[in-house]
Amino acid sequence: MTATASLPGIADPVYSRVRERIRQDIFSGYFAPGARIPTAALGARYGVSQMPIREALQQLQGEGLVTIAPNRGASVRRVDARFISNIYDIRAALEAMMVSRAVETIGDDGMFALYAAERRFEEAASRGDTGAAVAANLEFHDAVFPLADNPEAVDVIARHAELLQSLRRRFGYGPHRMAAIIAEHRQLLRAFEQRDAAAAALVVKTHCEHAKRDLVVQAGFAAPEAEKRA
Amino acid sequence: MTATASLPGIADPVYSRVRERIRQDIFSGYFAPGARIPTAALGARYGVSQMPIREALQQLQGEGLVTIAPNRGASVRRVDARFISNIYDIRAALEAMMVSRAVETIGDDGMFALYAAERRFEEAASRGDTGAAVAANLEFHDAVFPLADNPEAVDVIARHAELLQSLRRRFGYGPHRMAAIIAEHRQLLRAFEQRDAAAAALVVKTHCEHAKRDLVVQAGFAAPEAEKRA
DNA sequence: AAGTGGTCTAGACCACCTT
DNA sequence: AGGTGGTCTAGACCACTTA
Repeated sequence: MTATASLPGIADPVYSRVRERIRQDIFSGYFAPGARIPTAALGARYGVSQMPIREALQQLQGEGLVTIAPNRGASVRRVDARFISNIYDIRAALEAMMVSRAVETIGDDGMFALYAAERRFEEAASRGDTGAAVAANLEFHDAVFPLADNPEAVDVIARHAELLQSLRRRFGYGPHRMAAIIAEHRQLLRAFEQRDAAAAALVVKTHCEHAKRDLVVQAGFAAPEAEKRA
Repeated sequence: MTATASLPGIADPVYSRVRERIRQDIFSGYFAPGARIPTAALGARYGVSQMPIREALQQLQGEGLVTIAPNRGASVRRVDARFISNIYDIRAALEAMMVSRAVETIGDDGMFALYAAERRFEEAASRGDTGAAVAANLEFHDAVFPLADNPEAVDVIARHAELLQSLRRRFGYGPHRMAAIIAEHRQLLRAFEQRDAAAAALVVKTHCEHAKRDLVVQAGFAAPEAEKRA
């Protein structure tokens, strides 16, 4: 028996570690959206050959994080208001579907996890700790989605949400968004308590719609004129 | 200017052509679901080195067609009843979302394309030509989805639908399915005529639900006991 | 007309499975 | 222990873009 731990990630193939490294470099802003990702430079930066880097990039293309053009290589996926809108529309549709299922299958332990995540989110929000709030928000969602028993849908959301999360980390939430999120989460909790699948689905859809608008504004793709348009 | 045609696919890189070749070999049944895909054998079969094959496989993994395990290589994605169900649930959610949009944006030309595709589908169905029916069915969907102006959602559906299409080609439709599809399509056309987004969304959801059940039965994952269960 | 950078090949390395 | 097959490296090739 070897001494290598069973922990994943430390003994993974090079292309796998490189993939995570590139992902990190994209999220940290080292590679900005739209920027080329030259394999030779990455080979020097990471200390490996070009082929595992190419493989990592192919995988990241599958996740939608980068785009690859024949004979022109990889670039970080460009994000604009339309892309953000489309991704949030996908999330709204899938999360509504999953929440409807989760309402019917959730048990006491699931409800407990939901309450705990929500409490952590509200604490982070009251401290103004955006990083902790984003984390707790993810935790909240991660407590709901597995209950729908549709890992493929969870995967689709996770892949597309990555770019949005990096934007969220960079730009944060709008001034009134935190309070709105708390209110919307509590609405969702109430729908769960009452086992009201339709209400939960509706809450999630409006939740995503509001999150979309807030992120578009925060990322600077649109003026906040919609706040008081009447 | 070169003499190379602007047609894509003929002058693409090797990994791109290999990717389509593998896709073909999966759909044709040369690689059955769950089967290993050895790179060395493919190198001999396609006459290329192993690396472009690896890249093609990484891309196909991104599409969900194959799975890659570290140090164990690629295998064709295994499909079971639960996977089929999950994919159809994703399709139902996304297609309902997109159809709701399409109802609001469709014009006369779009309606014309819809009628034409439906007519071709019904002709193929009356001839009992399953292959032409599958093609016309795709055509019908392709006439609707672009109207939603959400290429990311179209992409998600297309990627996941590929495996289902191959199953459909292999196993065909159930005895009463053709007539039901025609009825459901006509319901959808009526919803489009009346610009009723909610009705269209509902039709699409039940359409996907029925298609799911039929495919699960046709693929041999479940007995057709649900036909008369009351 | 070089130069840049993506793409491909051949072979060596190494992890895992079989005898 | 040996074999099978996935993984990685170094270098050559070639498409596209600079001047």
